[in-house]
Amino acid sequence: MDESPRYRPLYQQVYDVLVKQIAAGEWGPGESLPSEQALAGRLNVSQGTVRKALDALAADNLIDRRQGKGTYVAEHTQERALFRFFRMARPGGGRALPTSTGETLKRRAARPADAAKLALEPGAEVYELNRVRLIDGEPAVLEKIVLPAALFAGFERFERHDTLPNALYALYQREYGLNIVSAQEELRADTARKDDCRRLKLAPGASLLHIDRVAISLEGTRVEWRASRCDTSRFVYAVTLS
Amino acid sequence: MDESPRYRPLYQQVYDVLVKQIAAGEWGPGESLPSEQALAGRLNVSQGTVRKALDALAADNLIDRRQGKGTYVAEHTQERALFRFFRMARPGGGRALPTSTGETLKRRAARPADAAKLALEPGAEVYELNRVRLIDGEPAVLEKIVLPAALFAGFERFERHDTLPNALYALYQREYGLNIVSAQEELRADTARKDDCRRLKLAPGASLLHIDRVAISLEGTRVEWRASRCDTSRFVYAVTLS
DNA sequence: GAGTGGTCTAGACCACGCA
DNA sequence: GCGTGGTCTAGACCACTCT
Repeated sequence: MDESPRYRPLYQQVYDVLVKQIAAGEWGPGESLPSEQALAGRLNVSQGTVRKALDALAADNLIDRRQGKGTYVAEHTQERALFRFFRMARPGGGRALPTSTGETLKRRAARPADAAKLALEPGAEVYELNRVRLIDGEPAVLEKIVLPAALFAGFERFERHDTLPNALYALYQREYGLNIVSAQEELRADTARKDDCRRLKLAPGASLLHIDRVAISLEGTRVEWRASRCDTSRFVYAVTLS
Repeated sequence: MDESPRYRPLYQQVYDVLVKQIAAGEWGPGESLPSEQALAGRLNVSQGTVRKALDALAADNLIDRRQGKGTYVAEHTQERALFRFFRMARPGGGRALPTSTGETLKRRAARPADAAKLALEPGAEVYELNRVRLIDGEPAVLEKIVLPAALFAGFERFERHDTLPNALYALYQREYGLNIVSAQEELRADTARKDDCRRLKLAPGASLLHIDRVAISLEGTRVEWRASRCDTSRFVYAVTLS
C-alpha cells in the first residue's frame, strides 16, 4: 500500500481500494472476492488489516461474509432489497410484501424539481416511471420514480414484456452497474388529490403519507428520486432508531 | 472469563458483562470506565478481546471512546439525544431544534392501548405527559408521553418549577437509571382533529403526521410510549436508510 | 513523560462448508 | 481433509491528551 499525503489508516486505504474495485465491476454482484490471505498478499498488508477493511465493508452492506465459504459482493435480491428500503409494515410488527402493477414510462426534459433532487445539469433528460404498489392485492402506494437519462441509457427496453422487476435496485445493479447503498427519505402528511383518491380508492379529503426518497450509489451519485404516496389506513411506515 | 454452557465468543461475553455493569450503574453516565489493560486484567482476557467488546459497545452508542483520554459511559445530552431521536428537519437538510411548552402531567390507570404498547400488567398505572413542541417559536408537534408508573416512581416532582428538560431521555438516565438505546417508530398520515387544529393552528381538515414511538432501554424494557402529531407543512420527518 | 486509545503485525487455533 | 472466515493472543509502535 502506498501512503497518501495526509495520514489515513492502512485498513481504510484497503477499504477505499476495494470499494473502487467493486464499483468498477472487478467482481460482479454475487461473485466471490479473493480470500483474505490472497488480498493481503496482493496489497502487501497483513491479513488482520484486510480483515478489518472487510469487516467494515460488511457493516456497510457492500459484501457478505460466510464462514467456511468466502466473501461475496452483496446482491440486491428480491427479499433483501425490499425489506431494506421498503418500510411499510403492518401495525405492531409484521412485514408487508408489495407487488407492482400499472407501470407507465416516459422520457422527458428534467423539471426544476427533478434537477434539485438529482443534482442535474440544465437541459438534462430523465425517465419517469409511474406505478401502483399493491399489498395483499389492494392498492396501497403510488410511486413516481425519476431517473437521470444519462445514467440509464436505453431504459425504455425494460418497459416491454413486463420486464420491470418488483425490486428495481437489482436491475440498476445488474444492468447499469449502479449499486444503491443508502437512501435519504423525507416524510410528510398530505391531503389526497383527486387522482390519488381514484387510484388508491380513498375517500375525498383523506390524508396520505408522502415520501420523497433520493437513492445514493456506491460512488455517492444521486441515482433515483422516488416520490411515494401511501395509504396508511392499513399499513404504517416502520423504522427503528438507534 | 467463565465459559457458558453453549458457545459464545469471549468478546461477546465481555460485551454482556460490561452491559450489565453499565446497566447496574457501576459507572454513571459520563464517567470513565477502567482502561483496556485494566479491564483485560480484571476479566482475565487479552487486551485485544476487550477492545473488540468496547468497539461493539461504541458502535451501539453505549460508550464513547476518546483517544488519549479514556472510555466513557455515553450520556444523553441535550444536543445529542435531540438529534438522535428527534427526526424533524427542514426540507432539503437543515436540522430543526425544538423547544417545549405547555406541559401537563397526570397519573392514571393504564388503558388497553397503553398496556399493548408498553407490555403492562392489568391494573398498572401510568404517567401521561402532554406538551407542545415549538420549532422557531411556532407550534409544530403535539406530544403525548406515557410512562409506566412502576418505573418512574415520584415522577410528579418534576412537574413543578419547570424542571422538565427539553430532552427527557437525559432525565430518565440521570434520575431513574434508564438508558434509552433504541426506539421503534410507526408513522402514518392522519386528519387533524378539532383539538389538533386549535393547538397547532391548522386549518380544519388538514393532514398531519402521526408518530407512535416505543423507546427501549439497555435492558430491553419498554420504557416510554410517545405519540406525536406533527404539522409537516414547514418541516419534514427525515431519515437515512442504509 | 506517562497514560490512554488506535493501528498493525504474526501466529495459533476454532467453526464451518464442501468435496 | 482442505480452505474459508472467526476468534484469541501478544507485542510493537503511533497519535492524542494532560501534567
